[in-house]
Amino acid sequence: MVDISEQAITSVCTMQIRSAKLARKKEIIRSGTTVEQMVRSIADLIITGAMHPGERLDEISLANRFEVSRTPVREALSQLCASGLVCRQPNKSAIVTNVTQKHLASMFEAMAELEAVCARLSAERMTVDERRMLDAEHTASARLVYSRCEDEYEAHNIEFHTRLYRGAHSEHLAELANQTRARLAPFRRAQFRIPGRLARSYQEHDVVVTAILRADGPAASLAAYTHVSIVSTASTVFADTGTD
Amino acid sequence: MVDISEQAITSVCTMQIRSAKLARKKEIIRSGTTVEQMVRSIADLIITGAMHPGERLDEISLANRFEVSRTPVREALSQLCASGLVCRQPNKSAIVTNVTQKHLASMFEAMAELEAVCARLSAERMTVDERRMLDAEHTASARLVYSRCEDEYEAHNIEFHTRLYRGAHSEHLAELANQTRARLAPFRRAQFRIPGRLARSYQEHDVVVTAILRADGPAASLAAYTHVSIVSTASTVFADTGTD
DNA sequence: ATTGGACAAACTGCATGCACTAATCGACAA
DNA sequence: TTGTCGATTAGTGCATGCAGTTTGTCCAAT
Repeated sequence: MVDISEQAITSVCTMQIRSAKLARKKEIIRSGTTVEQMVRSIADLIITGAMHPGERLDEISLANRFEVSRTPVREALSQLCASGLVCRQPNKSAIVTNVTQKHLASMFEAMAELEAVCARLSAERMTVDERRMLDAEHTASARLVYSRCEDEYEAHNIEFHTRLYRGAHSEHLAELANQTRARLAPFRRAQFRIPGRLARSYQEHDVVVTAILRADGPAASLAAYTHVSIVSTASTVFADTGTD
Repeated sequence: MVDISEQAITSVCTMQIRSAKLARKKEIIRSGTTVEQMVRSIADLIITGAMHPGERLDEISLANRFEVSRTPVREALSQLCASGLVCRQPNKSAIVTNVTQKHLASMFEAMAELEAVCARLSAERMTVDERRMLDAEHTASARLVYSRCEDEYEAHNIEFHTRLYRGAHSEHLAELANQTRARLAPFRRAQFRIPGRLARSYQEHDVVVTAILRADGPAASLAAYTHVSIVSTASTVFADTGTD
């Protein structure tokens, strides 16, 4: 089963890259895109579970699969290594990083702490405009809950959290939060498919927003921490059944 | 003036790489070291101020300077980009990242928040052994203060903070802390040369340790936050005069 | 049967070359 | 004089080739 899906996904990715190459070869190459696409494709292979932790990512095979040379493959692997999805050792093949349940838990914990800090600082520091925008976005997303638009809500969700990070007015903190968030993405992907999760997510957001609008730092902090913790348990359930 | 120092440093780095290459060419190549050395060398160029923010890092010049081909240079730049020291855009030269005073402040703030979280969790979670080791190390470092051993104390200081990160028993949190710490290293380098800083650092550590041994999370958190904040102001003073 | 070593195949690390992009400079026109 | 439009040069992105290393396999010796 794994092999089949792997091949299927591989061919899909190859097609994407290939068509992109053909289409843009004489148009808007805007190069660098090749590597970027490869990063996404390989990341998807890992995220979707087509490649298992510990599996070798040898450069030649990947180069053949994606119909590019080894150079961009190497660069892509470098970036994936930096982002933590794969591991590299000198003179050895890159391998898909093992994410133990324990490590996953620690990532969610770090995420919760980061969001808590961001929420607190947001409550203290957001400008009037930022508060208004946060509130507006949040209110606007209510209808997505009732119409069960998981994908749209997901987009809104990202926007919401990004506003939280920016609102702390601490560039580096936002960077750490975004980075951790990206690294958790694979394990959080399907959380909104849990029945009722959408509505509860909205309610949790509501508590955070209310606290921030009141400039109540501690309350915002606690609400954000709780929110992420719930996402954590909701997601690890999926991680268990989905990837293992 | 810039050009002179740049050339001087360049030749030094080139020599390092060159001699390394010659020495290891037939011995213990342990490859991957080439790129790693380049990363350090270029990072040093940036950290020491030999290259100014916004300055171009063109691959060919670097390849010539270090007497290697462009391939490892590109990989080194990739890694430096991932670590945040340089920025890259498609089809443009990599440039030294601008670290504004504001961004620097945000990094220190993030560091303070991270350490605060780690200290709190350490107070709550450290095993008996970890507490004992932390205390022992801290107590042992007292004599370094009186004998004014800045370098040794610096080494101890790193060990102390690393124990704090590990003590939180959250792998990813420790990773974030270490990463941020590494990124701040250039700006914190000379803090212990401020008269009396050593003794005060020890006292601040003492407050943290005491709180952790008492399993008093909030106190540990506050103490760690305060400690980093003080380091921040002590260091930015140097950043102002040293790098600008 | 098991273990040790040697050989072979596969793969990584780096160098070099080519195609395409971007930027700078000069020329021409307004 | 200035603004705009080519052309040339410098530099990036990717492909390919070679050297060195690792790993897997096979044979021999214990």
